[in-house]
Amino acid sequence: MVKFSHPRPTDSELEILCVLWQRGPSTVREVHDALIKNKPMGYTTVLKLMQIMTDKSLVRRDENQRAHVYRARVPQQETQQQMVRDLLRRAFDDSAAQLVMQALASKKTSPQELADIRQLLDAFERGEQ
Amino acid sequence: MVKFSHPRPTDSELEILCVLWQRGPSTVREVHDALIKNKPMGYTTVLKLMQIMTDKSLVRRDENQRAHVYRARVPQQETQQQMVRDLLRRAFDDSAAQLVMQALASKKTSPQELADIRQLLDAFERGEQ
DNA sequence: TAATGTCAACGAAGATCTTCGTAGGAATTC
DNA sequence: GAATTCCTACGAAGATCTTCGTTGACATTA
Repeated sequence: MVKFSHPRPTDSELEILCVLWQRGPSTVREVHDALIKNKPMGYTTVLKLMQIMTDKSLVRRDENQRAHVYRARVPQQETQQQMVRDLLRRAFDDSAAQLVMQALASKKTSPQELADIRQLLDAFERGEQ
Repeated sequence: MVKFSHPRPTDSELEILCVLWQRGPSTVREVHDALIKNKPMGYTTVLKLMQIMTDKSLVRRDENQRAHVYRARVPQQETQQQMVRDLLRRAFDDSAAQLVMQALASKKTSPQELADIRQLLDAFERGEQ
């Protein structure tokens, strides 16, 4: 079964997508190797998840090699945007300012990062939307 | 069973918390009335969820009245911060700047809101750094 | 070529989340 | 006071998510 709209990825799916975004097209083995650096999980667990993600069209599978090669089918930015939009709607009543405030408060934000954000605002106000 | 650390609230739990934050202490009936304005759901569904949330210590229940009165046990800001922190870690490699960028890009942000965010940055750089 | 290792497929179990029906008790209404 | 309404408690079903064992095919190695 194939879905055409993407609900937000689950925690596990997102972890796998992150690996694919970072590494580029990868086999299950490679994704598994990357994931177990953070937390232990079985090979077939990752395999099964990636098979499910194929059904959901979150990834695309190239079956030309014996070890199938998977690649993310949704760009990282698009997924990030979707997740932020979702969080804005569900928890912040769509107030970006509120979200930014909590983002700044939620962790030590470096001066460098603050400067980056300022630049973003500048660019955004100039109309680069 | 009572948990002492709060994993992020589920979608349904968050909807209920939002009502409690907005209305203050409320009965199941009141929460249900508020929720069905957005989507249809049975009364006992809300009741059950709020009972579970009591077990999880997400809400506190006052049983003095026949219709028990529930109140949020976690402040809104704290929950928002937790959710942002969670999103930062899971999807943004802890980069607040990246998150802000996607927040701005993910929806039409009003000039007013941009100004608000600027003020936040000012306050943040002056004060709590 | 026999043994070993690697792979995808599949099924199923367990966890969590969501939903609601039913039961039984208390309050209100007729 | 009988009928109705409103409440909580409880159980259970269905959906989704996570996890892993087993199987059989294919490849590599001894």
